[in-house]
Amino acid sequence: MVTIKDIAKACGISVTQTSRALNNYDDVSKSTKEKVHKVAKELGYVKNITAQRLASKSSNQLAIITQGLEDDDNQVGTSVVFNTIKGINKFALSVNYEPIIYLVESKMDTSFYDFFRQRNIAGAILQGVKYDDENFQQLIKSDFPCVAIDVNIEGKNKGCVVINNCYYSMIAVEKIIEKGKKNIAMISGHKHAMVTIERKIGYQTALEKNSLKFKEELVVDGEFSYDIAYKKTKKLLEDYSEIDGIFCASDTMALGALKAIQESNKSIPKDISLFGFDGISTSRFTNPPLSTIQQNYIKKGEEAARLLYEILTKKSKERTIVVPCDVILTNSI
Amino acid sequence: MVTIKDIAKACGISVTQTSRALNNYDDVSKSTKEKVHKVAKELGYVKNITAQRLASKSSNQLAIITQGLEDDDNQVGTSVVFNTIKGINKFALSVNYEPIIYLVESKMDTSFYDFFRQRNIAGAILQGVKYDDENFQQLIKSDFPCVAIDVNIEGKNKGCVVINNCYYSMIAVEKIIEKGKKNIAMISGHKHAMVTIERKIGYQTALEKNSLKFKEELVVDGEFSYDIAYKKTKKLLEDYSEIDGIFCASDTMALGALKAIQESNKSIPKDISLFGFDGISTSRFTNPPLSTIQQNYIKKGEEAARLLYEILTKKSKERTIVVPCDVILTNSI
DNA sequence: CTGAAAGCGCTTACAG
DNA sequence: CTGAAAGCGCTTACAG
Repeated sequence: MVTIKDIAKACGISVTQTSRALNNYDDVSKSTKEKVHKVAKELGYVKNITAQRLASKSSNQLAIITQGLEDDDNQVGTSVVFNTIKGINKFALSVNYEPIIYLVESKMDTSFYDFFRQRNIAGAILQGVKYDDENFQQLIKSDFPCVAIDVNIEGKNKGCVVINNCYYSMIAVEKIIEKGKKNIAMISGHKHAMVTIERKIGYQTALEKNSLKFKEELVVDGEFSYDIAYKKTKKLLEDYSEIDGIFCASDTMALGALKAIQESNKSIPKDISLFGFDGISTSRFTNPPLSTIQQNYIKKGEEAARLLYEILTKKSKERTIVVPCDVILTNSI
Repeated sequence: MVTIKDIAKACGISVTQTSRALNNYDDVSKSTKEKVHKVAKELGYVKNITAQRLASKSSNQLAIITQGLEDDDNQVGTSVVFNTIKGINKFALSVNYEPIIYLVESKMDTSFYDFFRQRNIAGAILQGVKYDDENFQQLIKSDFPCVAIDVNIEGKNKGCVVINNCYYSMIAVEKIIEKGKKNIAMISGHKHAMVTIERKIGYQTALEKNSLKFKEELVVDGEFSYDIAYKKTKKLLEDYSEIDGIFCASDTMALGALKAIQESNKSIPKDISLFGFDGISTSRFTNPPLSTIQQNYIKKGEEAARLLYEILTKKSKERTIVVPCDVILTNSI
């Protein structure tokens, strides 16, 4: 392995100057720099980043933690997490940060916090984490720089990127109401999820604004699962024949609802209007395509990375970024 | 930062023994080990993996290179690359290797080979790489341990994980023929892609086996793109009204073909049978759902990681692993 | 079972 | 603009 020492020897200069030249410091003469770069190339030098990291104690590494992958039974929602990652990746590379992606499927034996410190990771972006996870709690109680997606966190060096779930859910339900529907059910997600709570508030608000009665029994928990949403919708349609619209807290669940509706021999949108949330890629290819709230995942990823970068470089304090969504209307309502 | 030195001092022993105790070497007395672990915990010691890597010169890091992400215009195919990554991730973690995921969207300024050496990465798994990419060529000409997915590579420390494209394409086309169709077109992918060539051979073989004439004009290049496949199919249907079946070299393209067929007021499967390839998640939700060759991406990822691991640990020589697919038949044919 | 010492390949005050 | 030297936090022959 060719080291900086070999270059120094070949150039007849010190290791110190060699290091400075390779890193393009400006207190090195032009001639030295040129010589060093030339010799480095000739010798086939490849810098040892591990050594560099240890010596400089600096880190340009940024972790992406992705959890909750097992929730997506039909994997139709992978585009969601993947696009977020792509957005993070894009911004990180543009500022010369190295994104390290961790897909957490089962319990980790090391806590996030220790894991990051072991590797000298500068900051982390968290996606799909369960709010009450102790690992997550330890992290957000620390000073470790973190940006969370879709969950509000506060504290030193913390930031978040969210969407306005209440608002867009309200819009979605109002769009159904505009079609003349009066008995609108909701397939919601895990009870404890922040996102679920907010989307349910939007649903409720829309009903109230339009003088429609909110009925708790018309809201069922589909657990963000295709299969569960399918079963729950089927039951719902059997029990309450008056239902003429369904708002789902995710597209994945809307796909399950779609199947249930079709099997009940009801037609969309005549008998039942169906509205999803998220804008996963599959939603454009169903029959009919789904009306949905299209999230801009790449943008969310980019914003998360930008915010983390700003926190790390002290360009900005911790804050919350709200990314807008698009309302997609199809003949599913 | 608490270091090994602090622990040594607190325990009244040498740094050497402390290191050995922390790593559970067996030439350390039980009492020393216990003491060291206890003190480490008390002091809140977190090992510095960067230092460990530099000192030991060993690496348990395995790179996952994913290219070609920009090909998927509707992102319906993200489940493909993501599931492969999940499979790799799963196996790697099970043998205590750390998978480092690199999403390559644009040109990298460093070659793969140098990039890996800079970071002391043990081996790499390549997915979606273009065979004629010079970066890729440099890598496979080196001794660097690599496993490629969907492309055959040979050489020292090389391996690959593939599927039998010819065979399954032949099966697909024969299934269409069994339905009595006689004028079967093909939407193929990039001309130079290995996968395209093999799938086309399968198509051709099926025709010949069934005494149907192969017509070059019925094979068009959809470039693995939804939009292009849509346009090409539309044109194809206008130009050759006799077409009664279409085999697509990918599901993403089949989705485009589906749209074109529907817009031509032809019915599936009566007028035209449609068969895809890959088994992306969206294909189950179209109307009708797509007949397709379902790849097991998670399995491919796992096998790739296992093979790389075996090459790295000298448990196995370089070789090719063929992963089977499932034939999914729906009323699209 | 234990420890002193060299070393991994860099960076960075410090002094000139 | 340059260099000698200490140091980053570990590991590992080697000698006992």
